Amino acid sequence: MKEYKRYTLTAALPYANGPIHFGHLAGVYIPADIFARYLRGKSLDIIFVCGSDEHGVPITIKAKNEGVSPQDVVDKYHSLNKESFERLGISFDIYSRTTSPVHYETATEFFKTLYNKGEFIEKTTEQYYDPEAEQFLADRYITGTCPRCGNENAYGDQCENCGSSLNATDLINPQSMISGAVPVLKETNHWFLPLDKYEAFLKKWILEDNKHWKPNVYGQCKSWLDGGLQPRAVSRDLDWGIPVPVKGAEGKVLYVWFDAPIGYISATRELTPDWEKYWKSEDTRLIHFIGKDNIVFHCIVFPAMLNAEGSYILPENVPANEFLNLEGDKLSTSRNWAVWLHEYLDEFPGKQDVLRYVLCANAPETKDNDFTWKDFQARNNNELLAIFGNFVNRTMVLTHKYFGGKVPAQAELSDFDHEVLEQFEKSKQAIEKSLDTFRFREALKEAMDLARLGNKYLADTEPWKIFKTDPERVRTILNISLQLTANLSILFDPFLPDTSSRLRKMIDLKNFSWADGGRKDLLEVNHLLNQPELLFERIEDEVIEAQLQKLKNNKLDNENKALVSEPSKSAVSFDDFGKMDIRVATILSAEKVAKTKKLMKLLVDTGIDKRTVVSGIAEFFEPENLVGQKVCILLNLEPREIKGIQSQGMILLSENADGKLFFVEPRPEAVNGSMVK
RNA sequence: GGCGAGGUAGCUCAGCUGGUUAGAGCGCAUGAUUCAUAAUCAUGAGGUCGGCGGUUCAAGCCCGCCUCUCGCUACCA
Repeated sequence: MKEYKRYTLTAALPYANGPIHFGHLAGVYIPADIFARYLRGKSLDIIFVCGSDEHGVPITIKAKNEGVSPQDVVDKYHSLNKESFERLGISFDIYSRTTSPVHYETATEFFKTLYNKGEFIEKTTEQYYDPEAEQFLADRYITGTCPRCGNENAYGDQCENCGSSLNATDLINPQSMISGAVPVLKETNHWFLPLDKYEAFLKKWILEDNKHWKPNVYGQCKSWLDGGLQPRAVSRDLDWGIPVPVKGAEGKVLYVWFDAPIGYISATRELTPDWEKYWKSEDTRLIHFIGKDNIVFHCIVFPAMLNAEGSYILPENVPANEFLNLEGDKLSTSRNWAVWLHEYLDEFPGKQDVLRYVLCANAPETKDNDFTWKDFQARNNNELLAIFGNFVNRTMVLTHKYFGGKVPAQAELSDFDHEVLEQFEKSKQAIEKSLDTFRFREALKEAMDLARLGNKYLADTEPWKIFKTDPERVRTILNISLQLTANLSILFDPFLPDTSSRLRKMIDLKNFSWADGGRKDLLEVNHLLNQPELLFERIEDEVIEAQLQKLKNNKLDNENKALVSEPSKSAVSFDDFGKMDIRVATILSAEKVAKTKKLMKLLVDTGIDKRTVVSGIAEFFEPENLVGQKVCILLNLEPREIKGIQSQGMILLSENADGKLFFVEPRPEAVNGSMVK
């Protein structure tokens, strides 16, 4: 590999509309921090930057819902998350935020550079505008009736009832959420980054020059590149964000995806006046730690921006992780199905390293993984405590018991002694090899295996049995056990910084660095050890039960919420109702529409004719079970072509909270063609 | 449906460019041990490597088809 003089590590900027949960940690912050600590331990020139991502529409909506200002929202979560990271021992050199003045300056300059180079294209489009509030409306700020399912409380970007994604202009009876006014379409112009223009460059850079990226990252990029890239708007009509620094762009701000990654650069500027060498020097290795949801931004969009700007380096690697599930279910902030970091830190004081250990050992490096509290307990009790903590304690207790806490001298060494001593360096190298390739789970296991060897060493040499007959031998054994202990305090340091530091205090080891790992003489003869204390404590079943109960309660709350029915729609006249021609009909034949997941092509006998209807029911019904099914059909709905098939009418179905569909089924005696009224 | 990633012991995962009886940790069983937070150490049971077919002297690994999970995407009158 190329020789690098310095490292710039970034961890995804957490969005400041909520707290950090375990998924963020396992996927991004714990691996990033381990890597940062490891490199620092090697005395390399590194910076590790992060910060809060504080712009964008979701924050303005949250603020509105809570009756506070967007600044209040981001202030709250910025300080909560900053503090949580610190308590967990995430060693950012700086944790900044995208509302900082430096960031405004950086992002503005960045935009201006691209603007002046003519890298943007300008387009005029029609968007909804609230005449009362005198502002353009983000899609999320518009409600109306969903054209698909008739839900009256659909948002401009998505209907939460039927799950379909919408354009605000699709909504029937649109309404501004700000003033309640009926929005009007108004022309507005925006700047776009023509990603398609950088396609050739990106293809070469990723597909040819970066074959070493992780398969999930590489594959995802390939998929996007093969699909073709589209110009992406870099500005929005919004009052929360960084103003577009162009004349005549009043009321427009930089789109959050554009300003957020620049936050890495701003954070670096804030950190050091020497920031440029970390971003513009070819001998700097830039690494982005992110989750898989962020791959496209960090591998395609941001590099395109950096490339267009011209003076920046590109990431050398983007070791994105997959997702962490919780007790078998996907994490969900809105459903409150998550374990929140700040709550964990409060409920498990002093156990930040346990969390670091468990989430690293079970990190979703190659595929989605599951976090369970039972596994958390098992890893604490059977690995941290039983293997690591126990070995250290045995060694310490024996040394105090036999030699008053002073490091005894080695005498003649057996083959096994040599073997154990040699293993120090081997373990260190194995850990390095794994960390260098972002295999954090494997690296951690290597470290734990050294503690394992320690236990085996004691079990095989049995110093407690031979102390009376052969104290010389016991001196050797404990000296080696102590050297091993000292190595553990160094090799575990990137993973478990708090534990390692407590361990070093216990054995009074100072002035160490990663380079000292592997040494066989870390503790001098007669060096006085402090009193042993336990590194880990057992986690009892009750504690785990309590956590599971807490999750169960969350789930129950959610289910109760889901049972709430939609409020009734506004009144319609009898005439309006009478316009609808709903009839009894029978399905004559059914087949799945090729190349779709949900669509079923139905031939129905309506009593007056036989017609074709396309319906989105294929996920719930088998074609053979549909023949003979009596249904209600809306006959006079305007025909529409779907996947090349003319659909003439709509079958009426009811939908449960979980999305399951049921036919509105007439009695068997009802004949085809009879009116439903 | 398209694209991407995955499907290996009860659980969580390794298996690099195809090469002898497929590995680890946890869990389980048996034995040893008592310095240690009922911790440790040894041994063992347990796998048609998602399914079928193909290439090859040889396939968990390569190719084709199918199937399941996750993500992106299309479709929902």
